[in-house]
Amino acid sequence: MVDVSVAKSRRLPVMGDVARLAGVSHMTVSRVLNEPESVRPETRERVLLAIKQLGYRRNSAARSLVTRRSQTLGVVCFDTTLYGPASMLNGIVQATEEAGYAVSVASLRRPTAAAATQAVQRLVHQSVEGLVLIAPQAAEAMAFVRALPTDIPVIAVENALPSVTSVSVDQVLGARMVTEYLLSLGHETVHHVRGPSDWSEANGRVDGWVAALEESGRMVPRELVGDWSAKSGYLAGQKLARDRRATAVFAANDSMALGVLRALLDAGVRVPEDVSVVGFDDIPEGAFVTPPLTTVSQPFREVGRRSIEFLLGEVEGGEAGGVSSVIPPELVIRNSTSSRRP
Amino acid sequence: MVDVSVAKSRRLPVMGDVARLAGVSHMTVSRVLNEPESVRPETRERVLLAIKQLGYRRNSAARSLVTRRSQTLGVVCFDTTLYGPASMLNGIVQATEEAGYAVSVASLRRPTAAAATQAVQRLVHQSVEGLVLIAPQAAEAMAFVRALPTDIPVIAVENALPSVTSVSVDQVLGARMVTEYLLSLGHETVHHVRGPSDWSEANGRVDGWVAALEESGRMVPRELVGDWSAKSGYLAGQKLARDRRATAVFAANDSMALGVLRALLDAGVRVPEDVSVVGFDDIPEGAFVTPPLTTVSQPFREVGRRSIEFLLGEVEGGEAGGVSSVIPPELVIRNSTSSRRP
DNA sequence: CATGCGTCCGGTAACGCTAACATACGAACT
DNA sequence: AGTTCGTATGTTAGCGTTACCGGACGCATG
Repeated sequence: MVDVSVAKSRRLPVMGDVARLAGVSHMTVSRVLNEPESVRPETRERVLLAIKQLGYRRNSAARSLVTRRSQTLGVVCFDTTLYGPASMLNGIVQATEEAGYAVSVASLRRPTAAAATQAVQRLVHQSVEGLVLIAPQAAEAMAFVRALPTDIPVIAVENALPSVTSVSVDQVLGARMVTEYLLSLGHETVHHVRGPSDWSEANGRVDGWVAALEESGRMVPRELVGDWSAKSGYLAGQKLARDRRATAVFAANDSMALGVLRALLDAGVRVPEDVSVVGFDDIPEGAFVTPPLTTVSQPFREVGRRSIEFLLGEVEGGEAGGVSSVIPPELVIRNSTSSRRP
Repeated sequence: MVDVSVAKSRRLPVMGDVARLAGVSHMTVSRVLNEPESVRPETRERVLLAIKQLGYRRNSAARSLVTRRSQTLGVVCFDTTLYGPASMLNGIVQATEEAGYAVSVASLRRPTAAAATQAVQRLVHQSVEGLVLIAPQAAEAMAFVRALPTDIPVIAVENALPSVTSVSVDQVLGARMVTEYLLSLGHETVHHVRGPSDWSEANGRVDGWVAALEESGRMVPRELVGDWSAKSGYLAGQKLARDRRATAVFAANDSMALGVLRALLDAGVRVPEDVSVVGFDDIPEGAFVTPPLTTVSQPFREVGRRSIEFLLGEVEGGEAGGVSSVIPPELVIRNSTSSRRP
């Protein structure tokens, strides 16, 4: 007689146990799991029932050992408490799950080459099938490229690396839209508080701002440099408050814009009556500060979706990448901006 | 003669290849990797050299198949664009990496029982060795408990589940500190804009607030309900602005506090001169809004560190959990609060 | 009635690694 | 000198799954 008892043994059930209970071979169990249509409905039901009875679950290690696939993607990210990166990570994770892959995350404590290399190595060791880099710093980008394994597909988000497929929001366009909008309100020129020069997003926003000003033949003021933090924005705002000719300020992200706002208000400058201020990112709080912040909204979810689509294309199709995809952002006009009064 | 050539074959090198090149058996290679001190230094060097030459990497699937360990922890989280959860996730990921484990993330799109169950299943399928639940909603908590596999250790962050080890910030204490501080400034009582009732953090903050008021024998005003968003804070703020007796407001997070702030200012109420406002979380922007926000700072990194410590204790030691650890937060006083003027 | 073919299922051999036991060898003991 | 022991390495047998091939059976065809 076949032993059908749900053994008290601590051992987890394996395919063989299911097979015995269902009165088939373990191969049939495997087939039920992998290509159900290839087994007779009646048999299939018996197997499915046995699986349920035993609480059987396929051993993923054994499976990936023989298939040579881990069904896992790796994500490398830096500071995920910033709104932008957090949203991006979220978008990536959700898109990956939808595609039926697991996602393994490696977080960099500090943006150094050593940390980046180590993170990539760690993920490769976990035999991820593809790598997503949420790496906005150009310096890091270089480090990544050096550490990159040539044999697994990589996609860069928000940072175009040489010869790496990338998906990003059009920072240049976003900055143009802001600048052109401010000019259209009658401002002579637009001042800019930029992000750190090793972040490609910061550079893209500078480029768009400069381009828009030059195309309109405006003076390009000296840019102020921040580090994305509200504090650095505050410092920049203090300088701007002293400059009577600064009537429009474009800060490279919302946090800095809030800092600028506060510095101006502290200095007795009214926003938007005296000076218009625009941010970038569209953080949720932006609509509820005083005054509500005009900003640029980025389609993070779409970026995540498209990244994973491309990456899995390479993983599954084997086609080499190199394509870059750029998604347009959207200008969100609120009350921190107004027409220049003569 | 032994074949030592770095074969052109697409096949990745395996232990046997390294062994052949180093002139040892594959077991010696395994030992060099797992217990280096047990092999003679001279032999070890030869093996290490061969590994480097071939670019060999151990196959993690094969390894975990035989060791029955995946060296992976699973994290279930909900909305990681909120500052609190994002910080928590970050703390968890970093602590996990430091412990030499990989971290697999499952994100819930919506906080439903079905989504929660599915996420846990997915992670269990990936054979994670332990589970971290960043699940602040009580409703979800219940769903989790039902879906929980009994055979792998689980730790809950920021939410005490029955019979599950948990680590959290002392929300009750934080709320007490805020309330007592406001009372000490001379306010008759403190109004509260609470978070959603299915979030345990929201309830903890309500409890602390009520306790502090009752101990001082103060009237407990009817609480207003928000959903963590600045918008809901704004709505609450509009109501509070109409209530002349409301001189101190404690919002359950910073985003709502910003909303309250803005509603009050829009209604011509001065902060902090007429009304004091306090938030919770200490978002980075809090120091740079107008006026800078008094709030409560939570030690997210410490929570992450301690969670992983506990979880790995269970994973590796096999000891059952059930212990709960509570970490005190810190009151950060800025300028959105001032003494009640008679 | 033999043959061919399609459908369904089983047997066996990997996949790359580690656990457990086996062996060789020199040093240290009686 | 023979025995014992410890150290360094090798041999073998799985871990649980899927790939691959082959066999049994039913049905249609010559």
